[in-house]
Amino acid sequence: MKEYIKSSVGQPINFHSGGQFITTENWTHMKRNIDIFVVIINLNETLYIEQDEKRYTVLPGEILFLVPGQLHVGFNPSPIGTSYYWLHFTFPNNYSLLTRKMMDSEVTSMRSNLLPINNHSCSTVLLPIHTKPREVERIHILCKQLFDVAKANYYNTYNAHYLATSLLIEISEQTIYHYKTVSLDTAAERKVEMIKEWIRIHVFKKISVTMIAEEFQYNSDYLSRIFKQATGYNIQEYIHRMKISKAKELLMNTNVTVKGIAITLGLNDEKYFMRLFKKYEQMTPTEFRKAYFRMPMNNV
DNA sequence: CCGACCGGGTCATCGATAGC
DNA sequence: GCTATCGATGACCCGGTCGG
Repeated sequence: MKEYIKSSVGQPINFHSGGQFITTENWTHMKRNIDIFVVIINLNETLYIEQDEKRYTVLPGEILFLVPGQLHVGFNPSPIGTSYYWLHFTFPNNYSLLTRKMMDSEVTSMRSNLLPINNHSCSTVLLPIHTKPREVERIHILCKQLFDVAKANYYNTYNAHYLATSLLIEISEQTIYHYKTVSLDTAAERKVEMIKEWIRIHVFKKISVTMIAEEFQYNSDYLSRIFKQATGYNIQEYIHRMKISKAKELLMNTNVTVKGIAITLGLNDEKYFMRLFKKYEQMTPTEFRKAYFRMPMNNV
């Protein structure tokens, strides 16, 4: 049984159409076999859709992907007031369907990347065919933005393609995060994953271990220990590496001054930032910028 | 504006230890 | 096994100063 879709979004997906569907009478999904992907983000009432001989009961707040080339049919009527967001799209590259077991190994290989490796880039999205996202509000906001832009008649039509791509990435990230969290063995490991996520989100703020300990209701000393035990890295070092990794991105892609970057990263002393950068990169921020700035452009 | 060096207060980490 | 605390120690952090 295939439960996940895997593809690359190194290029944006092709957004065809989308909107909000609201029923005005009892409604059953039509029987059809179409050649593009459909995402259904359910808002109200329950949907009953069969795909590839599997019956999905989609509750409010849940998402269902319909895969091209498969027969879809409603197997039960939904009442008046049923409503959902829908999107039609195709991937620019090949996609594959994964079983749960294949998904396990995908996520495991991602987990082996404990640290934010320099310029590490991943363009893969992993999308569950049927899921209940953790933060459905974020997905709703992206949908609204997308539909707003789609009907705005921009000259540049890629805005909608990129926003739709962004939506898939959001769903993918929530999936991976959830997957990692539930598949971990001990409560401590789960906690550490949450802490790493927290650090990732707050990388542009001033972060201290004490702060994280308060956030997660732990003794700061104890927190350091479980983090070290789970990842092999000091939590402080992890925070620093996260920040340095962001700093390198900014040095390469922007003209923001070293001081400006330090402030952006929540380090209000650029001298300290410089020292930290040198410790991890064996060169000063300016040297790094001179060495790498414009390199991507010259390759075009 | 950038980078190097210094001084000292603060904080994170480690080993040992203890209660649950 | 999980969590917290204590004391020691070294790393971190921040301000100042100076030279290019």
